[in-house]
Amino acid sequence: MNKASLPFLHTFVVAAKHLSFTKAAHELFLTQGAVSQQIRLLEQRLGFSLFVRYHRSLELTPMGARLALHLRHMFADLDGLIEELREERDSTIITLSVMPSFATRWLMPRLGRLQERHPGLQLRIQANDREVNFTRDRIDAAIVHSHLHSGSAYTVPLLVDHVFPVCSPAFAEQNTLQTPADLVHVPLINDDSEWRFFSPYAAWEAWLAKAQVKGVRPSRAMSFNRGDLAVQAALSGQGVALGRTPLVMDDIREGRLLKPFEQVYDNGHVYLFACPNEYRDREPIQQVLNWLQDECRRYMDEVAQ
Amino acid sequence: MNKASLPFLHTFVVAAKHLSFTKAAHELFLTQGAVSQQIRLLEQRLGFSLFVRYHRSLELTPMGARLALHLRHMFADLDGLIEELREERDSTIITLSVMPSFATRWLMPRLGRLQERHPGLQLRIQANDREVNFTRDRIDAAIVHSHLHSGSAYTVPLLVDHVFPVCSPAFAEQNTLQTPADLVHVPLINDDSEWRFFSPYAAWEAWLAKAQVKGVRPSRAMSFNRGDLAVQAALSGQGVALGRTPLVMDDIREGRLLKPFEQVYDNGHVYLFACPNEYRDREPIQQVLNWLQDECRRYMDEVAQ
DNA sequence: GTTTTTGGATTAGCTGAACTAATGCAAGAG
DNA sequence: CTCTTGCATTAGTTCAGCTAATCCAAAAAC
Repeated sequence: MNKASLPFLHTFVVAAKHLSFTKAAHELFLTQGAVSQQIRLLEQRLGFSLFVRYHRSLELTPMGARLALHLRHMFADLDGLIEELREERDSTIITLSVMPSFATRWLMPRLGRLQERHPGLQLRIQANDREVNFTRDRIDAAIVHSHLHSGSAYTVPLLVDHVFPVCSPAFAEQNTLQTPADLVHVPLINDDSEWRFFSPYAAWEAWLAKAQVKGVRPSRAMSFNRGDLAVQAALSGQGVALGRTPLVMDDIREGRLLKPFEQVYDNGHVYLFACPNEYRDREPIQQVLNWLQDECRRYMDEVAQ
Repeated sequence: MNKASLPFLHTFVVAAKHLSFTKAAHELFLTQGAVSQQIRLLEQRLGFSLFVRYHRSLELTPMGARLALHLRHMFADLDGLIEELREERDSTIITLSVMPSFATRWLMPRLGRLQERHPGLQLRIQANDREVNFTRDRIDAAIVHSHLHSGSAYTVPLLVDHVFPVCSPAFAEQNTLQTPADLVHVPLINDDSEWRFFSPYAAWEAWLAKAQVKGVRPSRAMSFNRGDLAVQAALSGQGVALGRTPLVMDDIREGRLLKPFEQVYDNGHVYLFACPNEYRDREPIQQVLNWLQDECRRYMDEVAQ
């Protein structure tokens, strides 16, 4: 169908509602003749008639009735979507997508200072491991690991991420942990959130390889599907976990966790802030980003010290 | 949203597909400037932007992407429906809705002569007891009982319908059936297709009342939910059924059924031919109607004789 | 580093699609 | 029988949306 006749379809819906061209014309601020002409042209273009004309009354043909019904829903849905999109534009709530472990162990403890700085800002944290997709999901911004698959977006690097074993002080006292080779004797705690199916123990395997430790079979480790749970297990003295800096730094500084070895490896992961290019200049987005950058700077200082 | 911008939405879908105004313009046989203007106006009217403009490339905003997806489906559905309606118009197949019992016992035996008269005519019989609704169902015409609830339609009376007991000759021999009062002693066969829930034995009750017979409890009858099954049961000697003229006349003439009593009551039912006003003049509809009227005339003669 | 190409933005001016206004017609109400 | 009502039709008008031409700036080509 010729898309030029689309407005006629709207006229048709109104005329079908009233079963009167005169009333439809009134509703649409047109003359009766205009409506009559539009319907005639529309019928011509569609190739079938929509109304049966009588003396001074109209009746829908079966085809006309079916089309009218379809169009009524179509227009309602369209109006609904547009309304929704407009509300979204006006919304002051920023939805930030974050990995769950990063959310609980790094973001949460720091959120207080964001509220202090911008009391009016409404931030909604959406913690999940799904691939970020700004088109599909109603997300305004995200913190992601390393790369973003979804099209082009505005990204800002926030942190780099180091990996090393951690355990509780109590656990360290009860077990000999002088060199990485001692890991043979102790329970390992694994986080398989990243390579769950392909190679669940990849994290430990990579670290042990870099530390040139042989003979440790990480597959005997207990395994969690979220990084924060693995840290939690280490905190409660269950064994040795592989910690990522941002997830364990606070606990190390407070003495609840310790690093038994010196070996620390950069695993190439970067935490990025990301948002659709278009949202880049929205004020609340800027506020969140600036705050995140300040927190990262503060955090880097703490790590360095 | 202003319905005047509807054609712009189509332009938008094409532009979103190509992520290029120039290519969209080419597809739509417009100039690049026209597309650019349409999108600008559309964004203005919607109140949010659809594309992020770069150097010489475009990107959809999250809102634009969602709108484009919705519109793509919307247009596809609309085109689909219109195509379907066009095919319907071109169709030479006439779908006739009939009550199942009338279809099997009256219409079927006579259809042969319709094919003889109009070998090219394609008739599809839709036998069901649903209320006829030309708008909702893909029906071109119908044979209905007495009245039509669905809006205005073109109707032509075909037959009137009389009601009286019938049984097989064998059954009549084995049972005394001189007056209606003798019905006390024999199995009754009931057809509850019309008043199933409210009053399943209404047909017998009404007939017995008109015949002024007392003391017969029709509720002991065996009951069928279709009129033709009740007749079938009578044919095979199961008992006495209440026959409607068009359903049993052929069998009576052939001697397979007989009327034990003289009492015949008009129950006010009329069989109507009905079709949407608009279809009234379509040639195949006319052919079917004319044939039906001829058959009815022939049938009336047979009944009278 | 300069030139060319490419693709979107913008503008003035044109044009025809769709509107109005006026009239005709025929059915049904009064 | 007359009046009212509501759709059809037509001639004439108007403005929404088009073209065409120009501008601009990034990126590709040289």
